[in-house]
Amino acid sequence: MEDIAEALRESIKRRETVILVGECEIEYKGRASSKLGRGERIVIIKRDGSLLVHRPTGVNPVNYQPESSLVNVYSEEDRLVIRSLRPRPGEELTIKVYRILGLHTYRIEDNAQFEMWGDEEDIKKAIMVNPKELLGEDLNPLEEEMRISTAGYADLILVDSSGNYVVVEVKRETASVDAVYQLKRYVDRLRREINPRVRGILVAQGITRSAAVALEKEGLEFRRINMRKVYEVLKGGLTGFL
Amino acid sequence: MEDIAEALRESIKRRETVILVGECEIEYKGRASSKLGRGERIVIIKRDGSLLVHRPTGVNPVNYQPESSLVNVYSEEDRLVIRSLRPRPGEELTIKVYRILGLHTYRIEDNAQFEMWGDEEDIKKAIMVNPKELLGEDLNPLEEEMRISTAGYADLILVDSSGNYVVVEVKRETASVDAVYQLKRYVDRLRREINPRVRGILVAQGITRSAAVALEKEGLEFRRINMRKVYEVLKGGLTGFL
DNA sequence: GCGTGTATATCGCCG
DNA sequence: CGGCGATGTACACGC
Repeated sequence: MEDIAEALRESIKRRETVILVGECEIEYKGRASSKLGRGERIVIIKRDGSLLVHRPTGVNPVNYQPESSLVNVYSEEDRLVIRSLRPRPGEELTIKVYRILGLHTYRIEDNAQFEMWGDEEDIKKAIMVNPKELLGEDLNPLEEEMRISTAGYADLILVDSSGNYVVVEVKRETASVDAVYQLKRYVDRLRREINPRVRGILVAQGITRSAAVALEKEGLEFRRINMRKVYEVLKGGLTGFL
Repeated sequence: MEDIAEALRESIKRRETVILVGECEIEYKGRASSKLGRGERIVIIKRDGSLLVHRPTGVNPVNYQPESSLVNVYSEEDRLVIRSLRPRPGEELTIKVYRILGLHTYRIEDNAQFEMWGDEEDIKKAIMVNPKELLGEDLNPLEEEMRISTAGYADLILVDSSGNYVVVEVKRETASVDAVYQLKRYVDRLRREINPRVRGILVAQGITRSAAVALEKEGLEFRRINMRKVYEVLKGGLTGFL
């Protein structure tokens, strides 16, 4: 095993991507603790120190360490030991490898940019560009991510045609009861500290039953968002400015 | 490429774990949309249909599909196409592979049980077993996960020596302002609907500055939890951790 | 299946 | 670095 340990150390030093498949036992100690008995898994060590252990099923790793962890490899009584230390918070992952089924190292390059569309940020942008189209009402955009003293941060602040402040809380998919009370917190605080004329609108693609009940009781409003309109407004908004 | 596509289809049919390293281009359409240009990545396909695409750095996959997705492989103009379809919500991931650096398939077995200690559930259990030791006060455990009409679910309900209901909200690490208002919601509702004699205690390893301010203002209490004490109280059912 | 809440969540932003 | 909120969150559990 020592020759394999040495080869692994070399690969890691050269900042290669290491893929090891084998029978192992795993222990984790840190913010929590975990133990996993013997079984066959895939271990991936990346050049930034991130480490993943994958079982034969499931999209999530059973154990892991994030980037900037320091990995150490050595042999011990006919087994290979991989130990990863994360400095802060202090966390330690130990993998004891009893049998190696495969060991692959790669020098891979990937400089492409990852582009995503359709997140909450896009919904907020579209509302601020064209409130009438997205919320069906003429509103004047005022501010984004406004700090409401100790209550948190309101997504959007606008002003309606009667001069009321309108606090908008955006959720990408289904708004839950939590979102209602988050919005209520901002509305209450603004009414008390700035101006009693404040409305609250929850914007999402859907709303749960209990959230709808709570919203009604608290005198807040809901607007269903149409992702196609978000897309069209952002596309049109770009060409409109150019 | 067609021979490789055929080999891959065979591996997937045999429910093997597939690890492919190569230069590819990725597109995702579903709840949101994403695009990733050419670059070298690791693609893992598991027997339950879960699929991962990892870049050379970072602990999280750049693209993925969870279990129960259906994967399809075919060749097209000298390139390999891997397409994964997730039925609900309807999501589609397409990987166009232009150059294969490595292709490894494994039949791995892993039946070990994963045991973890130190999550929020453990803190709650310890409090209910020995409130005096964990919270420094004689309390009588009453209920867990109690539904508070439409407000949500209170973690723990106990009764103090004066007969007051005590609502306990537990956070594993640092309690934020959100946790304070969550607790307040339960306390307010219980006072209004059941009995005005209700206290609220927030339990965590720490609390943020603004959460402490909000807590004070709302007349709620904070108790710092000691994970070592949690362990001591539960130790009967735990061996080998810590 | 929907609703609710946790996670070694991780990640990104901002002060 | 702490604090706060989003995530294609995933995942488990309850109804």
